[in-house]
Amino acid sequence: MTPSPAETRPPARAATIYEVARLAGVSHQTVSRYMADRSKLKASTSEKVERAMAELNYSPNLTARSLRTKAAYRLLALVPGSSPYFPSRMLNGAAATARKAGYHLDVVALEGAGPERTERLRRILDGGPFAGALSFVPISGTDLLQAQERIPVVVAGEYDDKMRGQGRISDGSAAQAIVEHLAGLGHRRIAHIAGPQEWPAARNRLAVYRKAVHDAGLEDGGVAEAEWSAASGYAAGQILLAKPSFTAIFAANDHLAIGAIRALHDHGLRVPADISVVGWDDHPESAFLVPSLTTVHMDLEAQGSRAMEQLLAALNPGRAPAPEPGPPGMRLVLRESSGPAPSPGQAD
Amino acid sequence: MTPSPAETRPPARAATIYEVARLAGVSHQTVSRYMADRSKLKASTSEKVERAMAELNYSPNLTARSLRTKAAYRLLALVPGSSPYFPSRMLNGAAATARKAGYHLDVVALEGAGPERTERLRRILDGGPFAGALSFVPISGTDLLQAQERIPVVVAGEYDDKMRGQGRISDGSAAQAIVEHLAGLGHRRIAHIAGPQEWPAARNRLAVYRKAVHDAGLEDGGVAEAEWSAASGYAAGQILLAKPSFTAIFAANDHLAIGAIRALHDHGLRVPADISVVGWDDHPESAFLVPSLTTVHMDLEAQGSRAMEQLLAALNPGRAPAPEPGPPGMRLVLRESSGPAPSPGQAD
DNA sequence: CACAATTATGTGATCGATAACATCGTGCGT
DNA sequence: ACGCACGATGTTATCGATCACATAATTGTG
Repeated sequence: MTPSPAETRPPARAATIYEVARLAGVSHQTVSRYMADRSKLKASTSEKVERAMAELNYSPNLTARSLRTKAAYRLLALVPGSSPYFPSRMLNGAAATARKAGYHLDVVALEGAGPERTERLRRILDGGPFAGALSFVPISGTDLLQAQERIPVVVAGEYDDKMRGQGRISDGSAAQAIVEHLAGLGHRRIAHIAGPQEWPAARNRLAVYRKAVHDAGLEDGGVAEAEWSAASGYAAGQILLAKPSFTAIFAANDHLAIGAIRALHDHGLRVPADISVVGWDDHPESAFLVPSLTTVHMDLEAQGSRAMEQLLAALNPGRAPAPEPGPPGMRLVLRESSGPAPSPGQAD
Repeated sequence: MTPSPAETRPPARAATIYEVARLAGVSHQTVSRYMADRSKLKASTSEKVERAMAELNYSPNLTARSLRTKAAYRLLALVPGSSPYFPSRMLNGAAATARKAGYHLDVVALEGAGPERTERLRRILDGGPFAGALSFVPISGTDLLQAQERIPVVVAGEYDDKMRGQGRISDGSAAQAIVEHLAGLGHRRIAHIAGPQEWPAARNRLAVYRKAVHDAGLEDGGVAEAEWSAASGYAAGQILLAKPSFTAIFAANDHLAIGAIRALHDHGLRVPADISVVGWDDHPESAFLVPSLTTVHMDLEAQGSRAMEQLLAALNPGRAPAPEPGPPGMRLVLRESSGPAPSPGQAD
């Protein structure tokens, strides 16, 4: 992909509110009022303004408005800089909700670690003004406090400190469904490849897995922690296979599951005949792998939208969050990679 | 991922240049000069200003600056709204280059088609001011012209109109390497699953594939066009398999290749024993599939950075583009999915 | 020492849109 | 007929940082 030289024609100078006012034969304040609430204008005045704006292809200078009103029209979404891909649909959901509330959503990657990360975050915020920020990446406590001195920040996926009465621990509940599904297939030991524990999603999946295993009276299948990648899933699979006492693996996301399947393959193990594998995320291509992957489907757009609703609620304490859109937006999708536990003779 | 309620402490009011000036005991213009070029200040004055700024944790209000200078400090990157993943690494490359040039890069998804897409683009641009835009998605001619009436726009991946002397048709050349690799393995008919042809990347890969097949004197293996997804690759694989006259498939990206491998599997065909498959993009998980995928590795960060250099060159006609960072950033990575063509008896 | 040039700093205006305050016209009630 | 209230519109000030012009201080030269 070699980009083309742009046509370097100088852009047209944007029309100002004074030019619209002159053309319409009204004051600039009337034009401003038209934009704010046209019902407050006489119909004839309103038409004159509308025509002048159309003729000049006028759009308001939002920085000027922002400066005067001290209200920012942009929201910030922070995404991981280090992972190769981030699900667009989650961002699309967040962006659509932001747009409905009248905001523009700007997506910026937050990279680095330690002081470098702190500085990077500061510089991102300097590029404001932002009305608020929605972070899809973990933010350390001190970074979060510093950011919140400037603007409201919501870290998607974090729970409030009380952890109680949260009927909506939706993120973990599907891990229970996984454990129950595998137990129903006869699996007594289920290993877990967990994501990096600074991520709430990884922590919550691990916590619910542990509880579900305990509640179902299953034996310890082992846990290995990994980064969010197939390579890391492969390495974790190798670690787990050093003690192959499990007949199923629950991987914290689909990429981890891909890596685990590869590790099993390299050990001459068949999926799911010898060991079942379950992922999370239901990437579009997961249905087409060989074997196709049993996984947790998330309505990513709804998740993104819900996260944005929380930020909007924080921006406007009087604003009622939009009603929950229905079911939790997660379901276990059964495919080829999970099947009955092998009989004891076959496991050896 | 249920987001947490934000701590709703009201953000501190940002310090203004007048407050810094008063604290430092100088005029506001001296503070401005300090920021513009501190060498023009006496050392003692410079120190006073620096101390006051640090004490007040001052950062300039960029919208006020932008309004006065009429120079935008933000660049826009347009990414696809419809594809499942957000191309983080390419954007990281672009963002780092933008940052070095003193710009903030805001990433926005461009969705929709036809008039809806045009309107969406207009609204995105209304959220400016942007100094320029770098698009990683196709933009129709009229949309592009309209955007360029406002700001310089570079569409990554498009070639200039002359298409000549472009020694750097780097995007297509790897398709030649693929065809040569497969021909070297004895494949006489190589099918191609092409991406959507409004994308320059898809067009270019198809064009170079055709030329390379012709130059190598190979027979027609068939072409099927698809969207950028595994599902679409699966469907295209089915179409190609209605006339199974090929022994290899070159898929325009890795997701297409995954779908194709699945289609072959469902037809009882083995990869690569019966049919070889080659992808493009080298997603990190591609090395861990079963079979691991032969694919084209692209240095996505370098590609993004190069695209941004082109936009910066368009913004500043006197600016020399940064030197090319070395090799083209693409190479064919051989893995398990490609192998020798089956002997004629085995192909049936 | 005086004058001119240069360096350093200060005062006021400006950018585009909205907030704040002012003015005009009309309709209604007494 | 007159006064008051309300709707509609206009004039002026403001937001924060830089531009433009003005003033003060210092340095160099004859």
